[in-house]
Amino acid sequence: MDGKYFAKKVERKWQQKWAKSGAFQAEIDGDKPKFYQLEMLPYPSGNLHMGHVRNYSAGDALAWFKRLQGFNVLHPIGWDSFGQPAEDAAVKRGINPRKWTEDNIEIMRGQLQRLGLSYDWRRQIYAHTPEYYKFDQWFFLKMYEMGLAYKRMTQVNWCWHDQATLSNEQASGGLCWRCGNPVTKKDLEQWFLKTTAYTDQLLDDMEQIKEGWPQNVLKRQSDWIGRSRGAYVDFEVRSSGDSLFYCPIIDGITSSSDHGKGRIRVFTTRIDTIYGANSIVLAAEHPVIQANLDNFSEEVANKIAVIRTENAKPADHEKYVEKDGIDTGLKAVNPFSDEELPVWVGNYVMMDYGTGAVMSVPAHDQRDFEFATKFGLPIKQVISEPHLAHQHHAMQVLVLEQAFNEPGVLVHSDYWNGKPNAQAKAEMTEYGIKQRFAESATTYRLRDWGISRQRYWGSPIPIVYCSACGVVPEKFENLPVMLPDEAPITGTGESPLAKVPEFYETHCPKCKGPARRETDTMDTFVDSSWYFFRYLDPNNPALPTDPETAAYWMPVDQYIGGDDHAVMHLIYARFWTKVMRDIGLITFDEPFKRLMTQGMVIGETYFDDESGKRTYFTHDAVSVTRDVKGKITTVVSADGKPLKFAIERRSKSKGNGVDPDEMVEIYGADATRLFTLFAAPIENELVWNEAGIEGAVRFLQRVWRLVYKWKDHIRDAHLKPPDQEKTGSSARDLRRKTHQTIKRVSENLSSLQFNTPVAALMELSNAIGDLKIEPADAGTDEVFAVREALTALSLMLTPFAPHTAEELFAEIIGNEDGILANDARFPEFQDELAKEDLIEIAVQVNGKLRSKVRAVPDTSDEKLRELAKADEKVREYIDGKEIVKMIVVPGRLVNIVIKN
RNA sequence: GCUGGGGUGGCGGAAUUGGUAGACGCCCAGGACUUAAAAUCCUGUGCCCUUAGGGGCGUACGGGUUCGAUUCCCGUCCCCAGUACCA
Repeated sequence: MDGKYFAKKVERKWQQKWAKSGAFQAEIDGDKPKFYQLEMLPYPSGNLHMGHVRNYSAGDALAWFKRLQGFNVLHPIGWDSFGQPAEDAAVKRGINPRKWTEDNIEIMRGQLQRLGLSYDWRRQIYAHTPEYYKFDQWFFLKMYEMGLAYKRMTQVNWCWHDQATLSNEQASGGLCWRCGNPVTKKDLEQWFLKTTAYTDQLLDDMEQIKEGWPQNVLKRQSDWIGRSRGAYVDFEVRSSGDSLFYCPIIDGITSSSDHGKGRIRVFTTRIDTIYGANSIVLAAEHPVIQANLDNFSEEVANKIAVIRTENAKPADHEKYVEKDGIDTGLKAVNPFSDEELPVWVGNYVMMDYGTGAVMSVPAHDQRDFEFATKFGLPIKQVISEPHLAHQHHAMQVLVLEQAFNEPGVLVHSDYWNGKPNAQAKAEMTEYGIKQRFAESATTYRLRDWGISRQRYWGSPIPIVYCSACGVVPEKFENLPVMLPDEAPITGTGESPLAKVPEFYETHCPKCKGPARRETDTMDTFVDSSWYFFRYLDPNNPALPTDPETAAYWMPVDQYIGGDDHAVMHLIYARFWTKVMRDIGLITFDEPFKRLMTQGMVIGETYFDDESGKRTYFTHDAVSVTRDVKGKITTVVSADGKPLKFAIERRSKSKGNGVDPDEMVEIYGADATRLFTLFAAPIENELVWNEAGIEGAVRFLQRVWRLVYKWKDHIRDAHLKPPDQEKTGSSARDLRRKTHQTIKRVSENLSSLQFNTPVAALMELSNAIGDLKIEPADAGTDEVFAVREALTALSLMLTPFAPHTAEELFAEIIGNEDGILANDARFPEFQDELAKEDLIEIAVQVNGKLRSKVRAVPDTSDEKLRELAKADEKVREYIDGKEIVKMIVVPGRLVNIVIKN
């Protein structure tokens, strides 16, 4: 290569060299510590976007860093290649989903390769291949055996017009995304995986990973799982008057009777407030309500019908729903007070949480308060601030303006009066259990995972329905249940596989009689729940992964991905790992030791006002004005036209993405990667600004020129470090900067910071550039210092700009085998060399900076005091004043406190 | 509403977790080189006052603790994210 930096040339050269030597292929090596670096695998949508580039650049930086530190690094990549967009393409453009998917993979693999990411390409996995989905099915059968996979009726979003089930996203706002008609609910038989069997483990095992995971992800997961401890309390129910009512068995615990008596079970976390209950409120879907519809008055029945209809509409998150309900006429008895309470139906009680029945305590629950206020129901306070308790008992009316949720003592609660409510909670639960009308209970928000999809492009669920034997799991030896090459995909109605007789017509694995296959496929989140195990052993025909191999590589040391997967994918993957442990494949609980979530890459998109055409302009092409807060107020195009503008998220679904290929073409892969890491902390959102990337290019060019300037003079690897370096010599100064930089870069990378080490490298290169010596005139000390600095710089640059780093390193040492083949290591700093010879000590007077003095490190406090007091500028402030005290912070500052 | 995270120059962002605020980069301005441009290099760049030396003010806002606060405490305002009648 010559003295001018041609990114493309360098990048192509090293990509070829790496591929040829298999530089990043990893195998088990007991002599080295292992490091498993993982990034979330891409969905093959067709094009890489900048979010991918950011994610993979960060992962690659860590992979290189660890490699250079002597770790045996596994860094794989694969394809999450099942999913709906492939079917959409089939519907819209008549392309076969497999062809569409595989073409996309080809394109995106090329893009990844041009970025020069250091993957072990041999380990690629493809979710849509039988070799992979065979083990989706294998796991399903295992879970079926373990009782973790089951089938039941459930409600799904349903569009009558399109005859299609819709995901929650597709039904947002209560309207079908395709035809705009209102969405209803429909009952459908679906397969579920019992994630709820692991609720406590999913919560409690967070303890094991809390050091390495972002706080907010852990929090979101625990909110999502939503453990809530309380009690079930059974209320005896009667019909008023003569009419009978029916009380069916609920969850096997409520007694049934057609003689006007039964029990309704409520769930409460506040049993201590039970004396304040004014009613029992049931969900409209509650079995007791549904069983008695004929017994209610027309008015009640109508209201229930209205509430049910309203509930069936998907919720609009923004809208506050007015409380509504009606008294059913049924009565329930408070087991503590024997008070008879009305039974209402309320629109704010959800059937799918708790028992679908609540005891309404308006004084201590805001929702109950609103309900009671609206319908004029009594509000009785039973928890009081301790100092007001006597007033409550003196029957003074203390009017509440809202529910009282603070801790306090019980009032108007018979025997329990005066007890602190936390204590009462425990004792009252205990009492209820003894009296057999209560039970300790823990409820969860987390539901079982519905995995059935009425889609073609997914793993077939390996189940057979036989008229003689019923539901029969496919045999392990018959796996995989192959997805047929073609199916009529319409995007509507039931599964396309239900229209392929060659697929569904089969024989019962048990009795060999004619039978029908399950025609639903699995949710694609199944594929991504265990793919990181498959990388370890991608060709194993018998098992998803080999237990010994997994024991070596797992758990993943560092996982990186978008925080949009904080809940779904990361809970499923944790669940799957626990199931694998219970199957006996592995022995640990958690798959990902450390997790880092990177922020979105967003772009600023400006609309051409006249044509209305959505066009992306860079900052160079438009002029942008911002208000004080930094928000864009106006955007004017280069020819002076005001434009409509909007800031949009860069994503695959919108046509405004910055094209990584274009960036690589113009600036090179190294500059693109370096800049995505330098521009902002990895966890922040990044607004893509093209002007900034020029800085990254300039930096790489500067380093390049420095190496070419010096390389012929610093080739001698046997130079000895100067033993006694003169303080203040340029060689000493440069060595200090080099070692300080090594320290900073290593520390920053270890704590997953990418922007600050790049800044440190820029400083080091500036320091080398600032040397006033020409190479020909340099003494041996200087030559040594420059050689050390440039070698360290090129090695430390490897994680951010590997191609350039390889080339420069090769130039410095005079051999082209590459950094890894030369067994080069990330430089290590020497404390002694990083130390300053003279440090600047700030001198403050009454906390205000007045001067600075220089001193050698470890100067005694006494000496520093004297230096500070002797300083001319300081004396202007302290002469003639009484010094009250002096504070010395070693190595930092002296503060002189004077009396004014 | 609740929960979590934030608010630092024109912009992205640094700051050893109480110790010299603004590293590094972008933008911008001036200069050198050049016939010219590009590239490169140099200088300046928080705000205000000052001819200069220098001074004052500054980390959303108002208080507090401290010799000293971007950092800790109290209150207010604003932004972002998650979530939603969770009993």
